[in-house]
Amino acid sequence: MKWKNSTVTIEDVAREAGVSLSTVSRVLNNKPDVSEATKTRIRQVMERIGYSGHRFASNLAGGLSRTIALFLPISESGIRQLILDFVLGASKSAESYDFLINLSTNAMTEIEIHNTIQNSQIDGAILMRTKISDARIDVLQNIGLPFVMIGRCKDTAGLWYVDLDFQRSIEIALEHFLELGHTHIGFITYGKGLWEEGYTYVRLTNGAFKEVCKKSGISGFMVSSEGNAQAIREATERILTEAPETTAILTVYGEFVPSIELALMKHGMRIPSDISIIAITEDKTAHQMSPPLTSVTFPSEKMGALAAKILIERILLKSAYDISPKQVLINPVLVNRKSTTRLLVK
Amino acid sequence: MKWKNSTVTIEDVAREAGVSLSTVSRVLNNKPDVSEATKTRIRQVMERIGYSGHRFASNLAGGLSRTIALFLPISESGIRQLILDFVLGASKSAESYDFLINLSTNAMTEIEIHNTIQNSQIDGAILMRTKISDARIDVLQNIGLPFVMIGRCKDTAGLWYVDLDFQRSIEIALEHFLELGHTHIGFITYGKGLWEEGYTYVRLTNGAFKEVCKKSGISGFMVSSEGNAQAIREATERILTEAPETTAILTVYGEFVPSIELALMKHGMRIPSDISIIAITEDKTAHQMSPPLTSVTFPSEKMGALAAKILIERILLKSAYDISPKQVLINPVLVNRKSTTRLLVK
DNA sequence: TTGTAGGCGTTATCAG
DNA sequence: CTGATAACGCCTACAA
Repeated sequence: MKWKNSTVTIEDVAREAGVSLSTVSRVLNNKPDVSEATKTRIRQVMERIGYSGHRFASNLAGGLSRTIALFLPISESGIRQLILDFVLGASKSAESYDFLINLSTNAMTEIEIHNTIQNSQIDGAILMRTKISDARIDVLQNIGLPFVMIGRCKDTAGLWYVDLDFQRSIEIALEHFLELGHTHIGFITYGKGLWEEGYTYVRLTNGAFKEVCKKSGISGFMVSSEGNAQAIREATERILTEAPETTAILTVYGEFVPSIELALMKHGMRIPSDISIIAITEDKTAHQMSPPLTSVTFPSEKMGALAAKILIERILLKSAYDISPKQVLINPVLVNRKSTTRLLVK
Repeated sequence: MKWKNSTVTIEDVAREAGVSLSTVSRVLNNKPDVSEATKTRIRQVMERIGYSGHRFASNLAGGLSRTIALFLPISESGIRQLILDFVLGASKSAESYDFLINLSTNAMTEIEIHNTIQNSQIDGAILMRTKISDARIDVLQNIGLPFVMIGRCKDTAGLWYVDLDFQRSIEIALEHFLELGHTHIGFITYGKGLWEEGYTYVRLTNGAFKEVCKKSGISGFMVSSEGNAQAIREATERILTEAPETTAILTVYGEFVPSIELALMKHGMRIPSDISIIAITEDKTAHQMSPPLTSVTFPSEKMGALAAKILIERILLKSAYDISPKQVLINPVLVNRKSTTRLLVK
């Protein structure tokens, strides 16, 4: 198949439809004051001659660039699986609005962010890996660029975000354990150490765990681990040796489980007969484990998609500055599968 | 800190430096015919008043958009870890050239690709998840957009790519096993079944495995698996039950190993005392396993970066059409760690 | 309801 | 070596 090399412009559309440029532009931007008749006629022409717009020109002339930035700081640690889920979700969603995604992975000093925005011509941004106190937020607010966070910072007043209700996640997981009779519970959380609370969810999960344990008389043992196989095994080992009465383990990522299980097997322990496990993870992942994991839902791809969706819809509603911030806290649900069981009285 | 809201344009630079727009534009684009003196003066002014360019305007006027597309078709299967490595590598590299990355994850019919390119204003593209016969390639060639593949299609004449030399990877892995005395070798490869050879690397690895086995008198047992924990365990089970003499396993991804190990432990087998393992994987991953994996290097992040690098350098060299295609085949290296050992004669 | 003119920030083509 | 000037494709007043 051979493609015409020349771009189809609104001028072509206008000529073909027998109207002026501005009229075409109006229907393009859904402005009022265009008769239904011409509107449909123009749309048909666009369809026929294959008009597909030029976002750069549009943006130059004062319109939208239909492009959002995805700020994704790289770091060695970080759960790759989860990150890709967010990215793919956001990308898919953006495409459905005919928006483009600009991936930005640099370290980003304030000035760099400013320049990026200035010369990237973006309409908004998604912040990934949001930290409790995140320098990017001030900058974005100063510039006045609409943005939504995946995750949360400390003071979210006036900010937009999509996040999982991590406190609730911990609560329902522990409630489930309690119902099954487990009172000695290990918790493998994320981080280089328990003091590493740069991420809000780490602080929230750790805090919630401690709190629920205290309130419910659970004997909890918490250990931090990075995302690699070796670290997870060591974390599990620590639970087994330092809190040998443990009968249930809660962990923040389904992907950790094979490594956890490995450490357990070394001690001759099976899931769930000897030890029960709950993971906070994507259903898909939980489902594909063996045994299938009892899990608290963490719909990461959907969350990425949602972040893009609310951002773009905000951008599209240009009368924007009195929009109240949309803060989406995903309500976690426990799905009972095969990795947990009632504690047998010995 | 407060930022000026107005954009700094080349006009500002020109006025400030006491020259015309065109002169500024010339130094911006490294054109000849500008005296060293004015060149440095202009550069200083740009630095001082914080000029950072407007890629959209530049592109409109006939310059580069300094943006490349990253075509990443989503599918349920596919090793997320690996994919993110490619993406991050490419992104990092692009940023070092002041290029932007546009993520494109839709399914992409020919027309969609064409439209995407037309209205995205990109200078080039990286193709991820390249298939043996990949519809995107024809389209891109027709349009005349420079692109480089990560992976390979069938007929690579005239095409640019970055790929691992998978045949060699298999060879050196099996050679290593042979040296250690292993002659009954299992191979866990990727795919829904052995007939699923849509990806070149699957065909290459599977083919190479068969060939080397035949030539070297290895008794090989090959089994395909998708990337999830459950599937990998089942694949391992099959090897253990259907080819119980197996003393060594070769697999294409380090991330598979915890699940493989789990299946082995169920049969009371340890790595490496009972069974040796080699994975084709990123050094980092191999290093973080327990025991650290003997691996064939698969520098995925570096490959993504390299793809972006050669693409962008090609774009920057505008006298481009007599450039001979750059085809990079990464030479795999075996790194001996702790997951392989000499076969003891019983 | 529709058309006209000016401009967005940059590059390319000409003249000087 | 340097400076005007006309595009690039689109949007937004303002005019009709």
